[in-house]
Amino acid sequence: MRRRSSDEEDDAGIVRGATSRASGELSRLWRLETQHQEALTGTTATWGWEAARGNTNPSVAMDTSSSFPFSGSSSQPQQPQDLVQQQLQQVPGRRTPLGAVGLGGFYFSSSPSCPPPPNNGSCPLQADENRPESAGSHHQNQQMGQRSNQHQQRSSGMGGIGGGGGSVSKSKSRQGKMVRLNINARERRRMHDLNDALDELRSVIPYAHSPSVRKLSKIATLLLAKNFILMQANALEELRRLIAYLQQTVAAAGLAPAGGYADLAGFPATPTATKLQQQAQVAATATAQRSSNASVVAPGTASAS
DNA sequence: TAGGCCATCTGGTCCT
DNA sequence: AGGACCAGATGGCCTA
Repeated sequence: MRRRSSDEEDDAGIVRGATSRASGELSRLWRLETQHQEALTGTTATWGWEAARGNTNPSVAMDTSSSFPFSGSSSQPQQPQDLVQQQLQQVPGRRTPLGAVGLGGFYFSSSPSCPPPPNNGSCPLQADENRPESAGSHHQNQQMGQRSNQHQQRSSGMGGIGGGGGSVSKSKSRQGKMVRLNINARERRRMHDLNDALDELRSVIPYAHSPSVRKLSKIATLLLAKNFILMQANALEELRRLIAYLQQTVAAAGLAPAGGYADLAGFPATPTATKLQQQAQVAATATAQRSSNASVVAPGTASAS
């Protein structure tokens, strides 16, 4: 697992600065995208962000309520977020474990030979990160020196750690302090992993990956990713609908290939697409029946409508 | 200077 | 008991 160095922290600050400079550009890009969608669909887009939180910032969300040009059916696929919410509601307390979503080894994937804690004493990285007193994780300690000293001083002032007078209580408090530092290190590593995952998410979100463009904030990344997924789902549904429509049209025209569309057999079907495909088959059968009847009654007069 | 975003610390809760 | 997760608090950095 990659760790941020203090230099990277500085870079992050630079990026933050650059991103703010380009925030207007990003907003403009998304506004243009929305206008494009509205022009195509003739509908007024609503921002997912606005709908959910009442936020008026258009730069963080893509419109997923608007549909693609080919949207003849009013039937909407079940929204993925509904499924996610259902799943979350089914799991009380702790969030879904990473293993349940195929990320079981996420936290301990830095070295395949390193078993997960508490048996990872032989792994330098893990051991060092869980030992704040260790000099192994240099940049992290440097970071601790820069930022966390203030917090530690503050926390000791708040009475979170420390206190006591005798030698026993002194060693006890020292032990408690070490425990606290270990917890802090773990939490820090957890947040770094979370940020790494967010960076990876940013890298696959279609926004301008340019040094002059503002780095997406965490909330913007999540909202954009969610809307991007919804948009992809809508696009897929439209594509399936279009394929079904084309099949129906071609079949009705009697232009279907002899073997049918075998190459599309493996195409994953949604209920809507399946229904349309069935309709297309029925229509093709009816057309073929009509054609045969017509050929009996008046050969050469049957025309595909 | 206010506001946004972030990193970190911290205590609590839940799970294994 | 230990670890993961979470939310609140706090302060730093940056921009408008």
